[in-house]
Amino acid sequence: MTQTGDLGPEEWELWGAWTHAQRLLAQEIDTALQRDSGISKAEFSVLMTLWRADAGELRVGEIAASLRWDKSRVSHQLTRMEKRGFVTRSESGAHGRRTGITLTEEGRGAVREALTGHAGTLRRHFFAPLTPEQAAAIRAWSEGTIARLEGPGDTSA
Amino acid sequence: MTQTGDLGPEEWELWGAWTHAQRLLAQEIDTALQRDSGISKAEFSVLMTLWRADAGELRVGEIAASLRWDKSRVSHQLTRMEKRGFVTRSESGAHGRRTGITLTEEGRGAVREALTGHAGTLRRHFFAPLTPEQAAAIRAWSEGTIARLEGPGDTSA
DNA sequence: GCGTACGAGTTGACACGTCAACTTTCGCTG
DNA sequence: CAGCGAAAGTTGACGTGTCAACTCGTACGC
Repeated sequence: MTQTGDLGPEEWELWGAWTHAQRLLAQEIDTALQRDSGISKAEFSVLMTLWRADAGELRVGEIAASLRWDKSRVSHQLTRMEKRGFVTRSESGAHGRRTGITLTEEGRGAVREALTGHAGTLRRHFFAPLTPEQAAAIRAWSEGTIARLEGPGDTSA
Repeated sequence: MTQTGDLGPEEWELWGAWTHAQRLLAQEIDTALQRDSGISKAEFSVLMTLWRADAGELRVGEIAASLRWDKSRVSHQLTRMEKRGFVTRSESGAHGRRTGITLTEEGRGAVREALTGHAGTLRRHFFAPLTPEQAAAIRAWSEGTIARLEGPGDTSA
């Protein structure tokens, strides 16, 4: 393994700028969502997932797979959102186990409320300033990164 | 404000891929750092900052400015790192207030230990797979994003 | 000198995310 | 059918990050 080690100053700078930009953007988007719709990015993601899959209910594992989140992360998030009244864990399995996640009315309202505004925020802060070449580069980089880091563990994709 | 709202499926997909890729990369890097050197990204950042500024000690505000972190975040991080024995808050101010953050021997050791490995990880997972065009695009995007989101609030840069 | 306002730093509460340990359920095999 | 092992889900502990409230010291005006 010929790991070259040491990075040049330019590289450290690029790395720093990149991570800084990511953080700023993520924060801007989260703040806007919180301000406009009173929910967080994480909540939005879960709400959207349940919203799209209008089979009415999903299981934890399905949400996790769809968002590519950890099972445990989903469970914790659902606990918080259940407390907020956005979702319910209903009986759906055979016996007594509570599987089956459903949106409450409040949850449905929250997604509807948030969708347009959030899409607008993304457009304004992410898509609009993106030149076509940048978009292409980012797409290529994202796909490559995903393939590289996730491919080995998940050959299905 | 003509906020266009709704994004097309391609856009949602790009957004999803991008955030997913980011998360995977960040996690990979953090895991590697943890495994190889026993410290986290956050710890590494603070250690590096103190390491570079070998005036021997920095103040919370200086670390915050250098990393572009929140003051409070730095303080919490320092509390954790003080507990781990990496830094000390020494008396440096005039009277009794503890300002002045210093690396302990252990802290110095940890940076030295981590530096090469971390640089190697970044090269392997970030720089190596990056084509020149992608690097250029990412640099441009990062700088633009920072200017757009931070510029208005901080005209100094 | 006295008070007051400001800046620096800390702290507590809380949301988020990861890991490891645990429980429960279900499928499979004998 | 009994048992066993994998899959699904939950939970607790902890590190991380943000926000708001607080403490303290210092500088300034009187």
